[in-house]
Amino acid sequence: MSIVDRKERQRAERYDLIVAAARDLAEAEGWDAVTTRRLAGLIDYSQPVLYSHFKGKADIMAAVANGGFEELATRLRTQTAMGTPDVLRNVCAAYLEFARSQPVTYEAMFVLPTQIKFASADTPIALRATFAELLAALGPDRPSPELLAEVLWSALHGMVVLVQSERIPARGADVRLDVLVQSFGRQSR
Amino acid sequence: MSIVDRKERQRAERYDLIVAAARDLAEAEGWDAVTTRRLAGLIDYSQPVLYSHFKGKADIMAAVANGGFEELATRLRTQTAMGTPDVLRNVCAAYLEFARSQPVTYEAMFVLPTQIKFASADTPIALRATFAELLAALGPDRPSPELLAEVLWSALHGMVVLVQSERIPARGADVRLDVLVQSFGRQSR
DNA sequence: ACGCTAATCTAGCGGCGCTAGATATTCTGC
DNA sequence: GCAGAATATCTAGCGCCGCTAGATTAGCGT
Repeated sequence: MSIVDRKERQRAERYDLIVAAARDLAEAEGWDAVTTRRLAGLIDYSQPVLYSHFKGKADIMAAVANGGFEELATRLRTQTAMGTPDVLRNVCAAYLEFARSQPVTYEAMFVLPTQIKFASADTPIALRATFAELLAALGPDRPSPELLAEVLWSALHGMVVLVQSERIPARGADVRLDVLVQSFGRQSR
Repeated sequence: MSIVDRKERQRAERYDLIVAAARDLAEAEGWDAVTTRRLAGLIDYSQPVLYSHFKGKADIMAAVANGGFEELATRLRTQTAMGTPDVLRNVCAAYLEFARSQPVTYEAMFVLPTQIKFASADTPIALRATFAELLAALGPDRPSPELLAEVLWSALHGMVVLVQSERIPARGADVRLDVLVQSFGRQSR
């Protein structure tokens, strides 16, 4: 079976190569610059090879997004695991930092049209985990915790995209984070 | 001068016709369906005519967005003008309702790449007005009011786009609004 | 009525996502 | 070792996109 194994391994490597090339090119020049022709050129294969791995360009972007879900969940978990009193602030900061450091991956995850199901039966585990971290960061004994987490997520997401699209100035991002955390923190101060 | 006048008037009418056709087609089938060829067909002119009015497709979308800024500002102003005690909630509700009723106009305004300057010297008046209404709805004597308004806007925007892209369920929108208003309202309750 | 300008159209460029059919490569059985 | 089958890959092309140059038409002033 070792020949078949090797083939499968090589295929998997090429799969990863494509996803990495797509992510890197997107981070460098934006998703519009990621065309199937350029991508094929980067991996030294012809266009149709891409379609033996992926259903289409959207599928490649979804693969990049999935990698992002993993990393984001990990980053957030690191913060909640620390268990410091200002978990909420740290988790929010980690979310914003992820978006800042990998804007186009973030875009693939949360902005561009996607067929990835959210809050559904076949939602990627990492994506569920991300939401769970937000939920946890808000602390126990909250009224309608899911909805609260959704609103928190909305605020974080809004800040990310409005700053990225230069509709809100980048300046003041840290103060906005303070404001947000104050608003969503327990009001028993 | 009346001949020139008539020509200018007809040109202006055709301009409006194009913008309306673009908006209607987008509302019906999404922005991807708005191609210069289809648009030209809808107004019974050939493609190049579009380019005598607009620099390109992005410019047409910007025109649709500008119309949206006017309407949104008007809608929000109506709420603040009423001066009821729960202005904040009403303004937020009006914002969400605008986005719900004209999703693709909203998309052109706040999601798609734009060359419209926000918070700049040549920001459209209606856009400034919109932000001013949010600011006013939060009430006086707030610490860092601009930043607070930016965070509120972020939360509203996040809710809009995450629901529209089906990343957050449409269900519970009203409760989320309650949560948001509670969080951003004066905590002197 | 006619020449000229301005308005409009026809036709086409390069690039896009994607795919059918041809070609090259690798494996299998003798 | 080698023919033929199966698989992997490529070449070439389809229909679409945004956009534009150059030909053509229409309508004005004289």
